[in-house]
Amino acid sequence: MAKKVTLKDVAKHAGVSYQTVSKILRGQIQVTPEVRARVQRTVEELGYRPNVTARNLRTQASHLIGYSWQPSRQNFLSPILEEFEQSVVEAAEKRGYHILLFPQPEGTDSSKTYEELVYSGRVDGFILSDLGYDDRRIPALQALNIPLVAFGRTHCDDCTYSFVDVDGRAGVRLVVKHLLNQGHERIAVLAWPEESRVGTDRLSGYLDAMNEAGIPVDPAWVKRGAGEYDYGYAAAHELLALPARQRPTAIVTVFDLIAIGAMHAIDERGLVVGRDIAVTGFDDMPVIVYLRPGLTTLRQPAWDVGQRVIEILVDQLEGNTSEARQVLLPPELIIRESSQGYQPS
Amino acid sequence: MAKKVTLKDVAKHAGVSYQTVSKILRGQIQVTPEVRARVQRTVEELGYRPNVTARNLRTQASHLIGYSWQPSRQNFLSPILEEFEQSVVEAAEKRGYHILLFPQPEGTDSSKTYEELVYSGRVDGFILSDLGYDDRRIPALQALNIPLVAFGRTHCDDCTYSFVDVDGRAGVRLVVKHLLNQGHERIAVLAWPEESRVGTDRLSGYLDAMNEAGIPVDPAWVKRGAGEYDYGYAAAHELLALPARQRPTAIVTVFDLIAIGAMHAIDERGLVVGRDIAVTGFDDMPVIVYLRPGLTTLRQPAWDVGQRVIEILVDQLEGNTSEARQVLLPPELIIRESSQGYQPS
DNA sequence: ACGCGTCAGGCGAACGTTCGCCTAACCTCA
DNA sequence: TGAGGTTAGGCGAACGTTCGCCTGACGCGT
Repeated sequence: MAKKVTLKDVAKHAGVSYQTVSKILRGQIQVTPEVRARVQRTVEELGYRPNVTARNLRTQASHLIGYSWQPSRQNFLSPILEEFEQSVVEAAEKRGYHILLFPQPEGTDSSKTYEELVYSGRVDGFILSDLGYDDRRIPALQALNIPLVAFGRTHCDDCTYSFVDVDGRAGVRLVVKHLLNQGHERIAVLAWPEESRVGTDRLSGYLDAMNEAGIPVDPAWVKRGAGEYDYGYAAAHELLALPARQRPTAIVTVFDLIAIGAMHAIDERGLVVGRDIAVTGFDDMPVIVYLRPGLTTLRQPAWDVGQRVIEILVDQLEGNTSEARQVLLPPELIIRESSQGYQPS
Repeated sequence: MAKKVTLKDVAKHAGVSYQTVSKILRGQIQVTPEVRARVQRTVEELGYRPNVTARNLRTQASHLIGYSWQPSRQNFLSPILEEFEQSVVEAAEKRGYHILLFPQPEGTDSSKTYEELVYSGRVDGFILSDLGYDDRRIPALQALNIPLVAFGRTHCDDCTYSFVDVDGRAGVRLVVKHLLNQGHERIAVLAWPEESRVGTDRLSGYLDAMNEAGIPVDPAWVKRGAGEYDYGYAAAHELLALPARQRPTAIVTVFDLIAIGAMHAIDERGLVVGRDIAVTGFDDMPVIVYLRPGLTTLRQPAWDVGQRVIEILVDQLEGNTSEARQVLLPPELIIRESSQGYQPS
């Protein structure tokens, strides 16, 4: 906090003009080795650090990226966002950017605030996560011509903005094939309502796999409902109440918490998860490691997503490219006990 | 992103000098109502937004606060940090600040980076969390005279820096009293090694409560070890292997994950958590809601901590006060099934 | 009618950079 | 030897604010 050392101080000590110091430090100019060495030494001695605010003012860029996410609806439990956040920060730092937190509480329409943050020069661009089915932030920001990259996508056939998303369809297809390999045939799925882009996407992976295997899907096996734990719990009870021949031997869910609800329901019926009925989740929430039995699930490549998001956004900011880029990353199948040891009875 | 509107633009349209516009907008000057109205109208029409970079340069402050935390050692599972983070962001926003993410990966000694961030004018001050037993960041930052407030504290008898912490001792004391009320007498505790300030603090709450109740503590009941789930699992097995008269009927732990490990161990021995042996945790990690049986634990007032941290830091930054302030907040006892229904046999 | 206080608003400077243009010296080659 | 190119480094300006001082006009009391 001692008084700051500026370019002028360095210049005075080194006997050159301060603009020259600036250029030397950024390698924008050729000077004699002696001068360069003298300047560099002076910089070290005085402990000079460029003032980023002044630089930003001059270059009209803040080198700051706003990260907007929805504070998790209930009790602060966001599956994979923490890993994503860290990845983003790390990647941004490598490219000379920092991340500014900018939560977007559920109801509020703060496109006003976005505009303000960009116009006022606070941030250069935005990262959005937790996209809604038809997120209004996207068109709002696009209209203002504000650079953005999303983690996830809205419901759009050909989106005109950049995003990185996880291929839920491919993921669920993978896990269903895994269940088929274990000998399951009556496989149910617990998905989200049709308004949920994510849920619909994942559900179609289930349908793909069943189709490919040539197994007709009993409509009773396909459930759609809103919620997480409670929904899974209730829906599983319904499935288990089906007549024996119709009752599924495996339940695929589109989210780990739904799976946990289902597991508890199965448990209550005196059945053993894994042996009697397989259950699978989605997300590989950190905590499910501590579940018994372990839950087979699909791990989101949150780290990779973060890296790609920054790559795309920074490229865009620095003008290397401007057209929208879309990336789909495959999740990884993690097999645990909940989908193993099936004994057909 | 259209070309930015500046003070000068507004001034030109309103027919006053740009400095006057600045002063009017900040209420630093008295003008005739007409002029004020004219200026305000022009601001709206043109959509003027003050450029924060320029303001920051002039005022020598960034209005940015760096938030430094340790990326969670394993698989991205940080109990309460998300709530804290949100609270901090919200509180900061209210006071005109934003939060810059600045993770501090485990091994790295980045006090160099801290210095740089402050010297370069990137941030005005720091929030630190995840303090180590004898965190070197504290003295380093203090030596540089960089404003900081910590969430948690290091091992210091009278710390000279500001912090907000949760009173683990009072919390554990509370939960032990609760167990005593349930009729338990042989109560064990799973704590962390002596190097852990947090662990030691919480352990002393246990000792307090036992002392107050006049119950002699069998040394076999007090375990200290490093780790989380695995440690709890192993330590619980050891406790359960004690001779019947000595074997505890309740296990207090200093962390939810330790408790989960212990619950699994109890389960494996064919005992029922709650009825046969009580177990308690600490933190109220969001996910334990989905545990069966529910885990009695102590909820950290992470939200309040965040609010206080910002309050203290901003006061400090704005010079209202400079001496170190220390705040200790009590955790809240959350009673669930794991500590109820005890049947003395 | 004159001096003085008050008030509205102007003006220059500064914050610490970066950028582009300029210049003087030196080098090169015919 | 002199024209033209190259090179090291200087210099003024600008980015968009905020701050402190200044000024001119008006009102008021004597």
